[in-house]
Amino acid sequence: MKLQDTLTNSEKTLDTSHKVRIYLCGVTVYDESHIGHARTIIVFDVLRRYLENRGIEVNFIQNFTDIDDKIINRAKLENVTADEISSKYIEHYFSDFDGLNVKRATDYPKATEHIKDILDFIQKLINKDIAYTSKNGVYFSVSKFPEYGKLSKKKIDELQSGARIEIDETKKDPLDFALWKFSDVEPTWDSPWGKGRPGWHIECSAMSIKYLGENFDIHGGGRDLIFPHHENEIAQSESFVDNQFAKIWMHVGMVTINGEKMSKSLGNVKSIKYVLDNWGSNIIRLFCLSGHYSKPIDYSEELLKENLIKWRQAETCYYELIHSNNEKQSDNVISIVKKISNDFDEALEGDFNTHLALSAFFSLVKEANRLAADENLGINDVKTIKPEFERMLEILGLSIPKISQEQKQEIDKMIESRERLRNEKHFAEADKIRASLNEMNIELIDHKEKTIWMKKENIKADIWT
RNA sequence: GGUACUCUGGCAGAACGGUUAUGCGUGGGCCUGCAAAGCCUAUACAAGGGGGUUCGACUCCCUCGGGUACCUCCA
Repeated sequence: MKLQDTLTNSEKTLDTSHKVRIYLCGVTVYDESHIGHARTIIVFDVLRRYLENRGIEVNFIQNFTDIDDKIINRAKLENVTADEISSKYIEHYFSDFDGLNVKRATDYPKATEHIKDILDFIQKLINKDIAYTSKNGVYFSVSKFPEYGKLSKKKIDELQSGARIEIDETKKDPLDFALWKFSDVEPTWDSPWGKGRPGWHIECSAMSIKYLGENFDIHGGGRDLIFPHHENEIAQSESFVDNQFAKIWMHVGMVTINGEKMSKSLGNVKSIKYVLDNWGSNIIRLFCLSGHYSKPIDYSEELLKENLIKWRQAETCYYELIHSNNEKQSDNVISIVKKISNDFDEALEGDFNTHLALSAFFSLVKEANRLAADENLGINDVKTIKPEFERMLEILGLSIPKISQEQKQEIDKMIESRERLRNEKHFAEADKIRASLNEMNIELIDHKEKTIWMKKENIKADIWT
């Protein structure tokens, strides 16, 4: 598989001959997660699902940054402890992302549970004379890492002249960043240099190397993390291990809202809770995968609506597949499905082009629906199409809502009565039954020889769009 | 101001130095008791502006312009 690497600005081949090790920078847990977080995490979720589907083992680590100024400030504001804030938002994180059908990572290490590793990490940097202690904390000396700026393509002297850097006289160089911050404000931990807490970037370096070892396969996150977060991680980590930190740097583009930046000051932040509530996980996932991961995507109701229409087609396809009962068989279904399946895989192999993979998925949907429309979808074709359809659903993380056996029987009974009434030309009565099924979100599809039903996913936004 | 990314038809979005992308939308049709769903079919002077390289550029180069992100809060 080829992936765009931010560091070398070129496509790199992912080595899948062994277990693939991925580290994804997760969230700082001080507030609700939003659609931007969702996109990044869904992209990595699908990457992981795809690799696993190919039989490749994946060690997928995603951290929680649970100690940070923002958490402390929030705690102060709400008059609770930092731990209460982070625990609360970790809980919300899981409810949001379970709702989005994101598979749980192999592990979710937390900064506060790895203080020892962080301290060891810092000590080694001090020993190597790459970090130093000053009045306010322990700092990484950027001048000791000549390659600083290589990820973000920034020049050190240009950064130094940047007007927005606040001059801190206690640092040797304005670019030096904190590994450890001295503080008396709880929570704090003891360290050989003084009581305090870790700086922002150090936890990812310490935890990724601890869980994945040196030179792991993919390090990812949102584009906005390239600088300073990932730049600093590289500086720390490569000073620490004297080896390449990560093989491929994979960055996911931002989500804009109607062309504007999503920000609290603009009041246009779309929380996962909100989008999930209105659109459901399938539509959100389709939306998040509708563009190439490295490019920005724009959130708009119009685009979500487009994905809703597509999702309805996929639902129809599913119910056509499970209700097929005729013996007909079309000649070239096997070769068509094989080609579509290939297209799907090739799209993902080639820089993880989820948009192209989606078009392959929808051409499979179309193929099945076309056969069904012509009354030609036989059970032998279903044997070919359904496993592939389900494989794609699994990789994309899409799911058809389940329906109980009792409900199925009830529906079948209602359809039977309606059939009887239709045969007797009591259409008004028959239509009443159809209407009451519609109210249960059951859609009837009248084929020539039989009537089948589908359970439409209940999507709030469907009504107001 | 600097750096990176980006600019394709009403919208979304690919590939490719020379061939219809595709999807949504829109028009028409099929199916139906009527619908719905689905299917079929038609539909686009498309390439941000201007130069250049080339037999030929959406694709390569230059330039101008727009957008987004980052420049120690950020997925």
